[in-house]
Amino acid sequence: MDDQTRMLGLGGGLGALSQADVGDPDSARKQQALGQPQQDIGDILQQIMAITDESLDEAQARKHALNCHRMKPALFSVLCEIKEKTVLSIRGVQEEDPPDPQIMRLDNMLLAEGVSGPEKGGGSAAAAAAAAAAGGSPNDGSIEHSDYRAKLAQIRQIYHSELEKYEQACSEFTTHVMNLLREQSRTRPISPKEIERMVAIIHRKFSSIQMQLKQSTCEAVMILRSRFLDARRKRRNFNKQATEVLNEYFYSHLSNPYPSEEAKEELAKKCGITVSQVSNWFGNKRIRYKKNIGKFQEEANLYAVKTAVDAANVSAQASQANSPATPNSGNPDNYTCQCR
DNA sequence: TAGGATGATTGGCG
DNA sequence: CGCCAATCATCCTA
Repeated sequence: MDDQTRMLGLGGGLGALSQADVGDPDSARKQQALGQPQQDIGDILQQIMAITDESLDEAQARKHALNCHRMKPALFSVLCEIKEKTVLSIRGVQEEDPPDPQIMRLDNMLLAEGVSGPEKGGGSAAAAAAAAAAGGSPNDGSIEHSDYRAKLAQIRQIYHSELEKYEQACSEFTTHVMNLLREQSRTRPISPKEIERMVAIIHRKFSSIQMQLKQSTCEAVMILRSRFLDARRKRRNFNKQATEVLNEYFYSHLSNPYPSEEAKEELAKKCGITVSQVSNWFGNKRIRYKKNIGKFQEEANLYAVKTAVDAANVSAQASQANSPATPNSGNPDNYTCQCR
């Protein structure tokens, strides 16, 4: 009860005000009623009810008068008593509920997709991973990647602006209600705890709206992602030069067609593809070669000649004066023996 | 347009 | 984690 009295600023002085100060047109009647508490309270209540029929100015004046009425503390304590009884029954019903698992899930999802949380240098991990795997030609991959990023950024922006709007509306509404309650606490008993509870109720309401926003944002990201992932499967054959480079390496290392990480990087650079694409290519090539060596015989011979000629050219350039190099001399992995 | 070629994905294994 | 094997999805050509 202490805080209520504090809130009211009732530090005395109510009794010091005369009816004349109040400027009440019914003062004469009330004057008669002084000393009769029951009638006084009835009077006050009547005046409270009458406030709704009055103009704003009149109502303000009446409110002030009521606040200063000498019977105010008595009425207030009665209200407090009534409230105490009713509030007790309410208490315990509204427990502090744990954080909503649904909203937590959505939060995690948005965070993982890079929609919420700190802006990562140009997009989500998902985008980066998808871009790395985005195959075909590197050009198309980058276009899809930037497309994805742009769309994700758009979603992100909308999400944040909407979230901001909600938060602003929530805080505005909360402040408004708090002010209203504080104002009302002058005439009826409202504890800070109750204000807190009211604020919590408002926040719960707003968080349910926020959940809807998060849900629809998640849906948007999922749709975008599925579209992007579908597009990822749209492959393009590597260009001729890239295939040639890969085949050259493959057939010149036929006894051990497993390029090291460095070799893969080198090949990727040469072909303008990613390292994982190089790995895919070698994986596919090894298995398909093994399955049907006969079918690849011609191709193998072709690249054998090619590498032999290249090697010959290199050695000829290196030492023109020396004896000419024999075919395949520069190639430690002579595939021809493998193919028979 | 059918069917082969080819790049990517997936699940299992060591 | 890298690789294999099977499979998918798309491209390409006759």
